[in-house]
Amino acid sequence: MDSEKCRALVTAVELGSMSAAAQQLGYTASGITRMVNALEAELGITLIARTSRGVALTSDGVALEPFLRELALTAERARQQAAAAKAC
Amino acid sequence: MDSEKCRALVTAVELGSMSAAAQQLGYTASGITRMVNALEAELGITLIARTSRGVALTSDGVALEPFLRELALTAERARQQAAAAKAC
DNA sequence: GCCAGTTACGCCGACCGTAATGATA
DNA sequence: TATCATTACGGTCGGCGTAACTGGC
Repeated sequence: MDSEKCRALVTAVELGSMSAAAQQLGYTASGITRMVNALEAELGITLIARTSRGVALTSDGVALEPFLRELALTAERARQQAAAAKAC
Repeated sequence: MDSEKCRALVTAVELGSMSAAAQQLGYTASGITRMVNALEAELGITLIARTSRGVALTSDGVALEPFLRELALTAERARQQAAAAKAC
């Protein structure tokens, strides 16, 4: 499971939009769509409901969102720790 | 950051050997080596010291190991949560 | 028509096993 | 020489942007 995909999903949910998440994370909307699709395929469940006005979590997505957010945060903390270690 | 790479590193450290981790995780030693290399490259620091008798954490590795372990565990928990959601 | 998401296409890079190589005891 | 790690090689798969497409307002 890739932390970047988790970050993509969390950001899309927070902003309510794939496009907005793409802009914020430096991807295209196409890329974000595929990241979320890949995450859903890996887990075997649908995480977000797509509408023409944006995206929202499904009930399954609500249950998993804390784990995915935690995973993205842990990756970020690991990177910061690595940067600190490198500075020493 | 890929949770599978974190699991590879944690397992290699626990078993003290890339080959043993490979056998346990269903990879070849070559694959484990590259996973660990990729993780180190992504973080920009060396995580484990290689000897001909096996592997051991560097001091940087000791500092980061909890994060990588937590990341792998969180991914595992997410998968279990997804499986539970699918069963409902 | 506009805006959001999706998909086809093509390129490039990542991944992994096999097999050969290096290093150490 | 036996064992562990690494690397070159080849095939395959995945990721990403661009551009074309679909659906709802």
